[in-house]
Amino acid sequence: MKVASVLIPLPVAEAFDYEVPADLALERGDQVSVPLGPRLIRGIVVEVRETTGSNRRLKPVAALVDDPRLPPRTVDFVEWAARWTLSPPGEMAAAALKGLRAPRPRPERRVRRIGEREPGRATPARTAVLAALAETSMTAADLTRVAGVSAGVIKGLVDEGVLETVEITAETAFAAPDPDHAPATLNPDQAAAADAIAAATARGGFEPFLLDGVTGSGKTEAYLEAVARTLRRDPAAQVLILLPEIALTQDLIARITARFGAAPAEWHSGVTPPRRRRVWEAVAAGTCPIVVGARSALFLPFPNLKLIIIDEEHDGSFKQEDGLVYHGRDLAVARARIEGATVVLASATPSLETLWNAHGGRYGWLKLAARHGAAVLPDIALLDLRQTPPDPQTWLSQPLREAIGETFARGEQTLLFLNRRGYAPVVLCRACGHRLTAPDTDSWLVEHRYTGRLVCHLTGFTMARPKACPSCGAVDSLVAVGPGVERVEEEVRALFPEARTAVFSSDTVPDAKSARALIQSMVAGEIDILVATQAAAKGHNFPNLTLVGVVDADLGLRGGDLRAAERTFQLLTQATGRAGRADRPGRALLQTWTPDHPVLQALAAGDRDGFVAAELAEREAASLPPYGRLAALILSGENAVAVETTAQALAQAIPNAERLEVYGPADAPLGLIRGRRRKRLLVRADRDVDLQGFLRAWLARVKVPGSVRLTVDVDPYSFL
DNA sequence: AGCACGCCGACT
DNA sequence: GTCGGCGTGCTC
Repeated sequence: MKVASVLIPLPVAEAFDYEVPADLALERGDQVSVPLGPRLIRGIVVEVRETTGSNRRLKPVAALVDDPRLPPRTVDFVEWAARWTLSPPGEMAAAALKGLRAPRPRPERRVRRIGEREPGRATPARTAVLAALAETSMTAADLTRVAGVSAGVIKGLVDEGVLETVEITAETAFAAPDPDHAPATLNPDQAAAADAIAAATARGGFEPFLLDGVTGSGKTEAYLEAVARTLRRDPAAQVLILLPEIALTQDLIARITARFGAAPAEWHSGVTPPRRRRVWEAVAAGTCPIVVGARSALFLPFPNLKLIIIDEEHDGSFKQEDGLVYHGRDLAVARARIEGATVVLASATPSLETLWNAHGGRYGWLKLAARHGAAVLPDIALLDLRQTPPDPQTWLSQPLREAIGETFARGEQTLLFLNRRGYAPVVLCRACGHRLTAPDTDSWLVEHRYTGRLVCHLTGFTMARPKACPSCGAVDSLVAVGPGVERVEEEVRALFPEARTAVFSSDTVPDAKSARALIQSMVAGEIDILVATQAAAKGHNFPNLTLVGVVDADLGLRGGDLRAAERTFQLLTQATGRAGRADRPGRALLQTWTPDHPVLQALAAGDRDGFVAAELAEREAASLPPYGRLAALILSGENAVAVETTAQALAQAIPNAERLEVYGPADAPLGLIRGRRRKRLLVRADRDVDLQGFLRAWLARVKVPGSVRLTVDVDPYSFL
């Protein structure tokens, strides 16, 4: 008798075994329907073997599902990713089946002409029908609309034998990209990068690259040329381009369509289920050469993946933290290794890990210099707020105000950068000192003046601004503390009443369409001073922008987060990179209370290498990533006692291990969210320690009650 | 994830 | 005396 191990889309630790009926030939990757308790669910076969002992009675596989088999390497990847992230393998497998939610599209009944046959009598209605069907076929319903005739006319022609009805399944193939459709002219750096990448895809085998070039150096053209060469050599090759955010996909799809004369497939959470099914099936069939997608596209069933490109590889959005916890960039590199594919990590501000890999020779390093005529980096100067503090209740120092005034007087644009949404980040009571928070949550309520409400950015809770303090009842005692973008804009309007101002944040610009509209009006010169969060820091070039003011350059450096300095450096580099162009160099002014901070010194000197060397030295001294590895365990639950007890039980059960330490348990930085108490433990290990093995052994010793949720975050990015 | 089993309050 | 609340546990 044969037994199949099947991954079930449930949070269970292992595959379930089923008997294989004698008439069913199963293989790894097959999709099957299996009984689970009283119901049937879909699973993926990972192993078929001849049974040895007969220890327990197995239920039989119910049926082979009529959907394509997952390619073996896709299954390898799913299993590897589950082991790496300590996730239930079946849930990882479910991520690979996300495209199959919608039912298979039903074949359409269409009418078309039979040869050149003419109707016996040619009425105007009949002529219109035949004209509409000259080149194509369509459904009877469409035809009545297009030809403007009644259904009876069509039926008459079918009965007469002039038209016929056929069943057609919607086309699953995507238009083939033409590598020679509209090639870009590359500079020598770009050509060298494209050569190196295309040579790697031609050789085959796993090969990683860092594509390192400032904004405007033409990274996209370079990697699209590598895609073109790869497809020209091997038309069956498949390419995956990952982006950190859905908002960036439309622009890239437009560029790919222009370059290749055919639109790529698009994959992210915003794509409708029927469309997803179509993409999934085309990818599995190998008829879809280019996919542009968000991190979930990593789980598509590519049979012939030759090249993965991770654009904006430093972007924190690649880290998924709800449900499955994984880093899209790291898993993409792993998928490339499993597929034997080339992988390109592209960024103007690469992550420290990636730079470390490039420095160490583990990644090929492709450097692009700024193109002739492209923006030159602006002069960056630090404004020491200890010397020129802003007036009370204002946030722009005198030198920054003057710079804005001069820029405005010249008819040029200013971007004021502050990575804080809303009007004020904290509302407190002057009478009792109480800080307003969302109910059962430790996160402060943020005042939003545009909407007149207080908002919790963590839970989404909103309320009208109360008249009286909810804690002590004092009336009219609540004050807004600190600046958000709305408040800075208010200050700017008071200073420059004749200037046209706007705010760019996820509140004023909730979707891609309104973002494009605001960017358009900025480019068209309809805005003089734009106050923006990080939503505007990347990806856009404003030719008439010559001044970038960073309102609080210290913001990201507080809080002792491992990656605070790195993120601040990246964000400020991107933000200051918005200013200037060749004939009109811009400048960037960074307001800071700590001008001696190494990050700000490196920024002011334009010295990325210096910053990276200093930051890597600090990480090495502390054996932190990339020199060591981290994992976080987060316990949460409504029952605070149960959470505490479980945390203690975990602490008691730590296995002995060398070159590895466990910190905690401690209250998580946000110890209470929506009434759930949160505790965390942090593991640090040397690089060559089997961190996952340690975690597995540890967790096997502790029973976590159902009321407590345990999240394991291997290689954590956020420390909340 | 479903779905059952299992002990303590308001109803015919 | 029963119907039912959702806490706990299992599903090959």
